[in-house]
Amino acid sequence: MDIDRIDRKILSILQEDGRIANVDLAERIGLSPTSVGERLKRLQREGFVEGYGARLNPQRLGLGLLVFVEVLLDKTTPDNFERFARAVKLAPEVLECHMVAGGFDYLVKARLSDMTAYRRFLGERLLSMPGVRETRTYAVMEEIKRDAPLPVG
Amino acid sequence: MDIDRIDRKILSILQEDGRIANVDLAERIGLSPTSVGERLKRLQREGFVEGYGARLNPQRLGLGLLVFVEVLLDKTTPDNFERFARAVKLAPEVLECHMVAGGFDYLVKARLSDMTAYRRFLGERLLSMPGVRETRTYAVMEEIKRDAPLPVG
DNA sequence: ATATTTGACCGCAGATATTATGGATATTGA
DNA sequence: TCAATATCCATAATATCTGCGGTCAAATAT
Repeated sequence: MDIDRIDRKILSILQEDGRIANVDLAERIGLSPTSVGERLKRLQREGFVEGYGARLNPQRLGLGLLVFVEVLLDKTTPDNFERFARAVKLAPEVLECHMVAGGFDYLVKARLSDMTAYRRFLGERLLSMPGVRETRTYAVMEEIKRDAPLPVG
Repeated sequence: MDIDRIDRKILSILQEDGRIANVDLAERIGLSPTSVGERLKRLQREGFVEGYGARLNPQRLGLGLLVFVEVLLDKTTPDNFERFARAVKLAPEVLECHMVAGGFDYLVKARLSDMTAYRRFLGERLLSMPGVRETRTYAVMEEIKRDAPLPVG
């Protein structure tokens, strides 16, 4: 149920290189491929590993603009939150959305091709959603750190 | 050099399941494994795919608290930005950090085990960094959308 | 018109990797 | 002590990847 030093090392390596062959992983760990395979299967079964994904280059795909948008909702009707959440999940430009405690209600992270696309996104997606009262956008000028691995060590 | 419908489908599938066997990927695409393998190799060579990674469950790893921190720097000395960037890259709790245009300088995303760890992080990491003048923290109460795939379609 | 080049695709076979099985060893708790 | 459980390993069968040769069609040159 719990997780030892070896498990953490497995997770750490897999986070960096999710496609490493089990043989090579075992080599780096210092155990046999069979053992490492069994450990990994357990880690997956117990929910530590949710899946695997390719890391794509956003620039290369024409998604050069990263923005964060703070969103404030009307609190008059309580189901606004529900509806906002549902709409956000359907918007492909939105990579993340979190409900936060503090000066606003939601923080949205979105990737777009350029400012034109952003204007369209803001107008046609965000502001057109019912209950949205105010937004503040912060455009990213430089990505200092991007999608770092979770600290499992 | 450019990228057609089939390439996009490959990227889309790999984003969701980065460990899919080439045979199965080819099956879903409707081409032979060899062709798909060649395409994928090209996509990697040309920088569309940067790598692969396991998706871990933060809760399961005891990282239940997600926070966003807005950071303002002293603009008196220009190398503060350099130093801040360097320090942030070394902090394992920081998953993302972006320099933004707008009301503050940096937006930091960090995962921690709990509020105690957050207090330590804020005090010993962020505020102790030279040039940091002000921070505003927003604790995430609910993750509506987390690490959605890039819209390649 | 015809030859040639180019690019995308495919099948096959040797090399490589995964996985299921059985068994050895060590640790734990009754 | 003795059984039960964990972890690990070697082996073998099963599946997968990959390099190579070859086909085909479209574009280009002669």
